Amino acid sequence: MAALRPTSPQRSGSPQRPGPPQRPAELPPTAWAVLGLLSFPGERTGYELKKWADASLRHFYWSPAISQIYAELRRLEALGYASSRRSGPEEPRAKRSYAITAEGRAALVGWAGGAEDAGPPVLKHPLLLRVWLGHLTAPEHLRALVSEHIAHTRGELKEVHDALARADGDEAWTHPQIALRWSGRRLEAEVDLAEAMLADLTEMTGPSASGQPPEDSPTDG
Amino acid sequence: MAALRPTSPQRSGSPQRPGPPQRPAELPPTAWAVLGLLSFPGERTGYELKKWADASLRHFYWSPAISQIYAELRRLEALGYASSRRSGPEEPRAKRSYAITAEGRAALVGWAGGAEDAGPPVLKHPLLLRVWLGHLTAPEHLRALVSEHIAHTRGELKEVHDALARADGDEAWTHPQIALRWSGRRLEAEVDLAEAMLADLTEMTGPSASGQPPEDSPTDG
DNA sequence: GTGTGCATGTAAGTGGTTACATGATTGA
DNA sequence: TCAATCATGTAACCACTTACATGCACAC
Repeated sequence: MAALRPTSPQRSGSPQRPGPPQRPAELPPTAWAVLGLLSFPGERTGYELKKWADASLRHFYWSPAISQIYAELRRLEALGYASSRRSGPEEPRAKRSYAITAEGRAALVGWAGGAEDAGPPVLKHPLLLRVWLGHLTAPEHLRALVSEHIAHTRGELKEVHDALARADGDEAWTHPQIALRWSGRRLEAEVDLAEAMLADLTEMTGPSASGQPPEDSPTDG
Repeated sequence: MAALRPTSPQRSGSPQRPGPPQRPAELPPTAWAVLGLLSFPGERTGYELKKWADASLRHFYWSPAISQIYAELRRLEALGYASSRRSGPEEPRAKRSYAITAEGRAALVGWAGGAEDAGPPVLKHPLLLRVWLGHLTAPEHLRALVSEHIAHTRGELKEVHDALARADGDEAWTHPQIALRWSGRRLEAEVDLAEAMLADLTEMTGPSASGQPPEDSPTDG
């Protein structure tokens, strides 16, 4: 439910040795995202990173497996892009906290400022696949699925609105806030889109069956 | 550029033996999507399937590698969900055409009518990740990336509009048409969303740098 | 004859998942 | 005392990709 900020303590990073000089490595997007999470001030554990990602990046980018986060953190540290610190005995719980290094920040800035646009958005919408294959489904069932989707999306929208209200006016976290606004508007659009599709469905396929593809003999396969 | 219909010949499927009785297998979504492609009348090759998917499913679901398509077709045939036919010598080019079987159709209908909603939509939007990480980028560069995205999306939108215009009034392919309409509206919303974000970016981060996260000492990592 | 499109595949790699295993701390 | 949360990882698996290899048909 936390939205913009991580809930971790605002400790300052550990001092670190420069690390071996490497040109900005080719990394999968997930690694950059994890490094991006670390680029905000403070150090944090893999577990915290996961929660934070689920509350923010999930709405427009990804929701990684926790095991994946740990794997990326290890890789980032091996590259010298992050440094880690074991909690001392003064802390109640044993854990490992990560912070970005100067090298990591430089590499990340290089990636973020890169000319290539990091690829087009990818959308995988199972509901639309079902609609596309609507001739296989009872029309009422299809409409019920769309309605469920609308209800679910409204729920997500409420979460984002709440997060936005909580974060309003926090000038320090401008960019996450802009991304969250986009997510809110996007979810509103998703609702509108589904409602328009529902209207199309009612209008074009009628209350009962219709819209079957032509000459699809039932014995043909 | 073909949109609703495949361009393949409308041949009727080959006769086939019932195949071993198996309960509807657990299949990855890609397999169902390929089987769904085959659920429209006519038989077609893997190559044709790939082109068709790129022209339709790509807008809301997926754009698979051609090698993946061939692999799924083999799996589907092994399951008895599809049957294939080698082209005879009368045809100019050697190829293998696939058709859905009765068993495959039954399994697909079971999947499509299933209670589970096949999972929530997944969105992976690299541009938003960049915006979220906007404190690492020069504001003008960020805005340029968003503008590029708008231009690119308008291009996609034109494709969909054209396809829609070509397909208008074709009552036989109602559901693919509804999905395509959704895609068109979605792309329009994507443009609106990006324009709103551009306004936010201009308003909240100013023409030059600002919106840095707090106390992020450059030596801290 | 040369390039483009049609057509089919194999091999290797990887990004990412689920399931599993472990244990400490916190709060009801 | 019992469940939930915090916290970290390993092992196995798999969906999917890229690169590669092959060859025919057709238009220029």
